[in-house]
Amino acid sequence: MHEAARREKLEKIRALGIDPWGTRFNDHMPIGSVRDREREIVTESADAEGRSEQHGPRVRVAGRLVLQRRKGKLIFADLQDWTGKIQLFIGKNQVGEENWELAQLLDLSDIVGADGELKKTRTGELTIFVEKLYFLTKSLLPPPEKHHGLTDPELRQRMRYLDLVHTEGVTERFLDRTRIVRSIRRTLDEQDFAEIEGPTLHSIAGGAAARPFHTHHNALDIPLFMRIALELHLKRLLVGGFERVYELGRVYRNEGISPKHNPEFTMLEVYQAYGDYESMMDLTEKIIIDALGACERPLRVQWGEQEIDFNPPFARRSYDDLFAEHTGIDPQDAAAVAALAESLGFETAGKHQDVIKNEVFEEKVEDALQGPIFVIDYPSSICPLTKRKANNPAIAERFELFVHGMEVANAYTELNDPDLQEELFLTQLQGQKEEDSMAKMDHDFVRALRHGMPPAGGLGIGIDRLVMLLTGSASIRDVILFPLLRPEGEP
RNA sequence: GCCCCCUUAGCUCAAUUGGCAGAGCAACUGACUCUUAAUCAGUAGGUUCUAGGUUCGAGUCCUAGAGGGGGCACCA
Repeated sequence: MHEAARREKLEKIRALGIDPWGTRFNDHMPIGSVRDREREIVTESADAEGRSEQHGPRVRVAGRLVLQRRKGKLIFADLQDWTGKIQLFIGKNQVGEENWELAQLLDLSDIVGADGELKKTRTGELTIFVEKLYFLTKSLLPPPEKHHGLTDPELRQRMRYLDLVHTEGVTERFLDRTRIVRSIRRTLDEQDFAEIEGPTLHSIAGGAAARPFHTHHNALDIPLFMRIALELHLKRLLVGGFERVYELGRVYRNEGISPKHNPEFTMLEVYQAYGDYESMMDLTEKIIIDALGACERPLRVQWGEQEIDFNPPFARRSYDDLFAEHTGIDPQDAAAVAALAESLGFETAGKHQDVIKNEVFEEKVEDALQGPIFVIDYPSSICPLTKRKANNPAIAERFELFVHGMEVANAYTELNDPDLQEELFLTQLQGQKEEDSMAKMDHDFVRALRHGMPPAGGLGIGIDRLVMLLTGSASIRDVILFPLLRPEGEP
């Protein structure tokens, strides 16, 4: 029935000869910029009656009506665009009959444009004193409650459009995401990395340990997988002579949903020929620091109760040192590690000792890493795509960046020995199903390595998690505009 | 997939031990030319998530289901 009243007004707007769905509207200024022009308002000296006269710049704005205070022959309305809000003053005697008639048909959430003079009211509120109103779009449904807004998390995610309009800070948070992504591209582009677009439909879903989404191509009648990582195609490009290359794009993993996981998310992967994991650590720091700068945030970020200090260089600690420190057990003592794993309730039978060790690491160490901290030098048997240390093949040249217990980046010196790579693809990690292993045989990838891939460093960053950290968001759903939800039932 | 919690008007929320389903905002009618969540007077607004069950009587208790949140599991 709310809609019926709005539809009646829509017809009355038509009757005035105005299209209720609006037209092109030129030359309006962002409301944020209009607010910056406050200082152009000049107050003339007081007249004989002791009243002073204001003159301000003439401005044109457009946006959504989010609040209305009608007071007889006066209307105060708050107009909002994506840069902010400003008050409109519409006075019957000031705007004339036609504008006033139109103003009687305005509902909350309608989209309008206005020309007027920027001045201040008696109470000092920066206000556009409207001279001409433009009706741009009717809203047929009522907005959420004006004070509380939308608070139901389900409604906020399902109707993100309303969340953006009515929840404080949401638009700004997503604009920060845009700024972060733009900054990452700029940082890489400035260092002559080439952005490419790899395939998202893979016949072998490799490059990570994750369950893929299955799909099918009709004309070829073949099964396909949505990609779970960007890695293997980017490394093919290293073979092809792309010396600095990256992709920033969506990957899909058929796994559970949590405050840190969405089934589709955005990954950055960067590969640099003739680099190694040390060069990737420097690059990771620069990407993060530049991104914070792009959002005009300090290097110390508030995250919940805690503060994260992104001042470089980030701490760098070896996997084994951290393991010993947080468990009190010698990481080389396989029996003691296995005993600890058993006591934590992990199945150890038939598993490689490094797999067992890593389960303990994930349980006892990762959550405790407030960071930012680079964990370096992983056991090589859990790193099938990583180059081993020259003087110690049991250790892989890999790091993961942890912040607030969350893995944000993962990088390594890339394995480019085709024979070792093929062997690692063939010898599945003990105790792991093929589906769960990173080592999925990809003959074409091995063939590419045989043609010669230069030594290289490679880096992956989970963009959604990075945005969470940089914007102080507790859930990944706060930084993904349209997170996966079950379909809405028939109303 | 498992466990716990939530679902009442468009929105935000009440409803005692099982006893007439309510308020604020939004809407509608009216008053008001400097308001600030404007104010004041009045009107209207309900499949209490769905389907069963217990009961003289269910928003409330029981069973099943749906959607959401949190946790666990899964998970570079």
